[in-house]
Amino acid sequence: MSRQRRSTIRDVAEKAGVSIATVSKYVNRQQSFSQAVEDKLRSAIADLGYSQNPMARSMVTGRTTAIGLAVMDIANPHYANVVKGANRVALENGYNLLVVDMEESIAAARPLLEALSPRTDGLIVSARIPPDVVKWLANLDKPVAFLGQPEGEDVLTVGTDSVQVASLLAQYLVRQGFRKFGYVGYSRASWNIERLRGLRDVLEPAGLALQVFDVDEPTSEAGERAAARALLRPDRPDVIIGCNDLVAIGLMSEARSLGFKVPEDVAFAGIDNIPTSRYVAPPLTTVDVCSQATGEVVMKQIMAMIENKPQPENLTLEPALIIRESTQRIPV
Amino acid sequence: MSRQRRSTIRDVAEKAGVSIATVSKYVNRQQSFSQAVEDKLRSAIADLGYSQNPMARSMVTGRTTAIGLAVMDIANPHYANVVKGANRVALENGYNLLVVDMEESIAAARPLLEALSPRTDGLIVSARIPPDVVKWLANLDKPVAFLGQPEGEDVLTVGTDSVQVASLLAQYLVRQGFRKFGYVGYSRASWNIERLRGLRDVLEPAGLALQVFDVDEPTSEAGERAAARALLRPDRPDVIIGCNDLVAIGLMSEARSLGFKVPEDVAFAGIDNIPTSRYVAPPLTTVDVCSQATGEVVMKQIMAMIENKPQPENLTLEPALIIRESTQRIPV
DNA sequence: CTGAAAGCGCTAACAT
DNA sequence: ATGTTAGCGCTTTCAG
Repeated sequence: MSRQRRSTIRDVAEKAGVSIATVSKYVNRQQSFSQAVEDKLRSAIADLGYSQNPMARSMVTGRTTAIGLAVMDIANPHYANVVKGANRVALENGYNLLVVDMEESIAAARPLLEALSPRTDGLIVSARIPPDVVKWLANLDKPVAFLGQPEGEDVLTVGTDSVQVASLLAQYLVRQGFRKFGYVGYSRASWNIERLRGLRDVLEPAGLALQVFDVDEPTSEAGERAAARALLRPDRPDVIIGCNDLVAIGLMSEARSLGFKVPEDVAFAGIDNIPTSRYVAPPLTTVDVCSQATGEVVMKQIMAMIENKPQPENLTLEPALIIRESTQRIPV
Repeated sequence: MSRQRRSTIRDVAEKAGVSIATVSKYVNRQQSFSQAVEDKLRSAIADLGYSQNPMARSMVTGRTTAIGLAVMDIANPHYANVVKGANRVALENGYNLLVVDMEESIAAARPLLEALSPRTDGLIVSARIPPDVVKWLANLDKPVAFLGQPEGEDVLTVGTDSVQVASLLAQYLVRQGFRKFGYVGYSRASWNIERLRGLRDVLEPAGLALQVFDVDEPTSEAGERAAARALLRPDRPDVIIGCNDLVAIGLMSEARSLGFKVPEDVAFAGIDNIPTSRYVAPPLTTVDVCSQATGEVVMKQIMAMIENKPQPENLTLEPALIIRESTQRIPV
């Protein structure tokens, strides 16, 4: 492996016999050139394999043409799809999307974002970070948007309304004839209270019971671990809602291992509509939270802010109920 | 939102009444200071909310303390887990991992990597990129490692041996008594021929048939679309291997929709051992390719190269057969 | 222990 | 159309 020094604008200028300013203008297509200069430049650049150093460029322009996206857990397909959406839009518009994974550790958020921020023109950040970091972000010298609503801060937010998402699901389940509800939440997430409220808004007026459980991480493994707690009890729920599909899938799987028939003995539903929710057994009823569209919309919003263009209106996306077999019980 | 200018080392120096060199040394903990200076510096930095601009720093040091990871498709849980592994190790060692998604588009690889490369001290790249880009990467002035073996280039590679992975699976399936094999490959991936060869190495000596099909993208949706082609034919295979779990899951799902009993009528197996392979119906037999460990190992390797430290030895990971119900047929 | 000054690779006035 | 020059924010000799 040849560890040759990367060639600079000065190398090109020298080889082509012009000034570095000319090279800069050529590389940035800022004007036209005499045929002679253009030819020399083209071949010098090709010979040297020169390409701009975006960092040096950024130092003077103050722009990076990169946008940062910090997610809680890239292994969660919901976030992976947000990334997909944001990435596509970014690339189409000449931006690079730089993704960092916060590993569900809110403690690590601050240093990660401090490192990411100066490398970007704008930031997209998962909502579940500490208030002081949110405040720091809000005072940053660049546009910031959040995926979900951070606690008690009035900041730019893109996504579905968590209350609405939960209500939508609860309404359907009530219609299906379920009477004893369980919710396995993730209390550390900012959206958890909202989802709970969405459920209660529907269940309390109807006089229906809601038992609440909690997992320590929003994963299928945690869902599996929580299943026994929710199921092996006299007042066992007849439907259990996972705070997201991952958790619901784990719950459902363990329920079957425990000998329960799904949905006959106990039904399950999730939230997110991750791709695999279709393929589990039985296919999981869930609410589509428009993961990819969220990424697209938040990216457009950030770009508009960077470029001082008129900004998109609708930052709240409409969730959609996805009915599958995991809740298809013949009503009693 | 206050769009105040980010404060610089000069602001801190002025406020603390010292030179910028002193601030720099303080921030980088390069020596000790008089109590007076230390106090002034601490409070000035706190007041101003100063933090270093890593780009400016990189300009002079030539180091970024960031490592780039370019994956084909972040929505593929295999890659998501590689990211997890790499990210954890990076963070533990004071590096930042910058992830970019190439969206399964090899055409976009070059510009993406050109933008990413100068922002990093080293690069980790999915193998499936064009030879000229591989060559360009190999001549870069920084360490590069590949996830898998790029076509015909002798470069640093981390991961499992695709031939071995496929052979391992085939051997087990032969032992299980399967006789007519199907493989649904993804011919655009560099590992496809190797996986095919691994299968043939086992099947041909045993005189067993292998029908080969192809998908145009390595996803569950593509697997679903391919299912009919592989199943609705007189010489239908009794076991079908998907080139990865995603494809296998799609195949299996569609097979069941088509009325086949799995594994009684036709069995399925995948490759990767993505988390959801456990939760589909029936649970999918697969080969663990150590996704997370791959990320960890490749990260350690890159760091060692950057820091000129002795490098890890084993860059080839040992795959493990994961036997689940999708192939558990009572042998004929 | 502290500071002055050079310069990383590049762009953006401002000349010519 | 092309060149000169002053920095962007920072680190790093080198002096003091």
